[in-house]
Amino acid sequence: MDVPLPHLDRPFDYLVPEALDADARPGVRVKVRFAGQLVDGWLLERAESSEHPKLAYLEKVVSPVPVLSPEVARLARAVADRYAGSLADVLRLAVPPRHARAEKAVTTDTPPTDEPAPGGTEPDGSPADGTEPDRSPADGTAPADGTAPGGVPSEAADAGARPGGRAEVDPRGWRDYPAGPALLRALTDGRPARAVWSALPGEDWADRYADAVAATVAGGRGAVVVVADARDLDRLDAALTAVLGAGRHVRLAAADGPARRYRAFLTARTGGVDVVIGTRAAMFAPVRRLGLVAIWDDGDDLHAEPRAPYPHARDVLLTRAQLGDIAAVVGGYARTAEAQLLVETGWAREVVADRAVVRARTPAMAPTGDDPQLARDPGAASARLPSLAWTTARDALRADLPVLVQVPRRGYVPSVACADCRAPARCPHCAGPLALPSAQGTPACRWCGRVAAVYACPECGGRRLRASVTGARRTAEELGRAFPGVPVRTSGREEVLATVPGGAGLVIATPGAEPVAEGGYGAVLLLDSWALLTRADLRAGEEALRRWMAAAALARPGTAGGRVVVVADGALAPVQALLRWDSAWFAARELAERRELGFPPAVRMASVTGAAEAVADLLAGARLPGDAEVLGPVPADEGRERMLVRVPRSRAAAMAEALHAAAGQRSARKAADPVRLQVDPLTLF
DNA sequence: ATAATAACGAGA
DNA sequence: CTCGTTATTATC
Repeated sequence: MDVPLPHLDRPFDYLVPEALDADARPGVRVKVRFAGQLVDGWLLERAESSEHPKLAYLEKVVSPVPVLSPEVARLARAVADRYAGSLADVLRLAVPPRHARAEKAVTTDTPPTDEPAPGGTEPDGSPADGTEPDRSPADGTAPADGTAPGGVPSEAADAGARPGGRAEVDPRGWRDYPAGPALLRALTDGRPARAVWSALPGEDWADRYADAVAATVAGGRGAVVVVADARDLDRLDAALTAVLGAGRHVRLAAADGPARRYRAFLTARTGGVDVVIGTRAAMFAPVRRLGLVAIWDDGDDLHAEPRAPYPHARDVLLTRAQLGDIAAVVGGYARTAEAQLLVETGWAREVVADRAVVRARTPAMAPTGDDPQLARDPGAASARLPSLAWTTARDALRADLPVLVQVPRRGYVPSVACADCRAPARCPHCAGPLALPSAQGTPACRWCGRVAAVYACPECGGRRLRASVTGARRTAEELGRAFPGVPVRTSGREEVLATVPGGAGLVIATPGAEPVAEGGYGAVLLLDSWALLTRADLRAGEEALRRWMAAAALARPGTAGGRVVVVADGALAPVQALLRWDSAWFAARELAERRELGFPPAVRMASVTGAAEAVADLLAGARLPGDAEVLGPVPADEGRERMLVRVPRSRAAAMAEALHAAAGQRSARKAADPVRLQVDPLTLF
């Protein structure tokens, strides 16, 4: 039933009139009379009989196309359960709005098929929690054919026979990673390998993913790959076209417009292609004989769906892999704490290069040291450029190589800091971060809202504050003056460049918008880094490292003259991880810290946001597991408040169920003020 | 939203 | 005990 009310989150039985019998197949959209009115719904299954005494008739089959495949239906239910949400909410995300013209174009011949994916498709009798991707591999789904934990075959195990007659995919692109070629073979053999891949700097990740998809297709299975934004999608699209040829895959992205999106969706659903790539809209894409799900850069917050029940693409894909004996690859230059958990629990295996290879590929990196006072070089017209950064850029430009300068987006870090010692300014009352609501405003606390009219730095006594970040445009102007005669390009919010030519030139980019340079950058400067690190966020360190690595990955190797300068204290852990190109180390550290503090992903958390009474009412009615902790309240925006519920991971399903049920009780008695439930919200404070 | 159903209390 | 009214609950 396509109503979002949590207390109606269950199937309802209807009679199928004779006239609709042929069209009324599982997976079609239907209209039914419900509580007196016509509502949309999904036909989930046909049955001979019903427990219900008096049934109404199905009113209409909206379209005979069974857009909801059994696999996706099951996935959607699992995702709804995980996120304390309703099936209807998830299906809204999973199946794009119908577009009649596109439907007519696609469904002229090929009818959809519902053959199950090879391998065990039953959830193997696991408890209700069985879809948790982070459970140990001892859940019965791990293959037993000499495969190592995590499903990636060991070098010894895969030396044996190949199934004859299969097209081999060239594994050379993956040879820098000892477990790489074995991963590709597992994909071709249809084994559910699970990998956490840490890409080398300079790696063409899109080509590697194209290899992995091709290996899967060579084994007769399909693939779904999710990336964060349109630029990454274009890159992957091109790489796949090069490897598979045109017409073997579709792209699925909300940004492509409703008609194209629905067309791509239907092409996949009807078996026209076996490979779907896209942004998070593609995470539910129906693919025949799905054999691989993959995500690139899972730390990018664009992977978090902003609509209820707020599922994260990584978790949806992992759930999908778990439910269907499907291989999974979680890749990025930087590793998230969530990916690290997969490795540490043995659910997935890491695919990383040896240290020697890492050293050979990494650009020469240097921190500018602890002094943020920005030593003024006589040649640098800009007070923002420390001298090391300036000389590094100058040398690269002299060698006729491009220089990338990464600058945090304006407004991304709205916090303020002491103008003298740069210590982040904190609220005198609650120690929350101070922020400037507008350029000329008075700083106010983001947590308690108090205005900090008079401020004295607890570190140095300074009374002046400065905004922590300058925008890309101003930086571009300043740098243009610092290097007269050098072409300056900017890539950011309004205009994102995909590539830049190889010669001398300055490229100012905000994180995520860094263009790829032909031949690689001679120098990459990471400015204002300390501002990223002092952000009042649980993920500040992880996020800073992710952004730095994404930019540094575009530099040439040190052996080819590539250099990276990060304007930060070299003793800080994220900076250390960058210098050594070791995000696995940082992720392990991060995860250990989250365990200690009791933060996700070490535990499962849910946030309950709404008017104070509504939040209290919901929590009072929730039969939470005994070991659940309730924290808060934390003030949220618009006078609402936010409570956090924390449980061990083993209680995650019980917590979600309890919260969903409590929301159901509230909606059943028509409680007016809405409460927002979020499981593992991206930001906690 | 609306109808059924249960709960409740006043008057016979 | 019955009827009328109101709160509660289910909605195929």
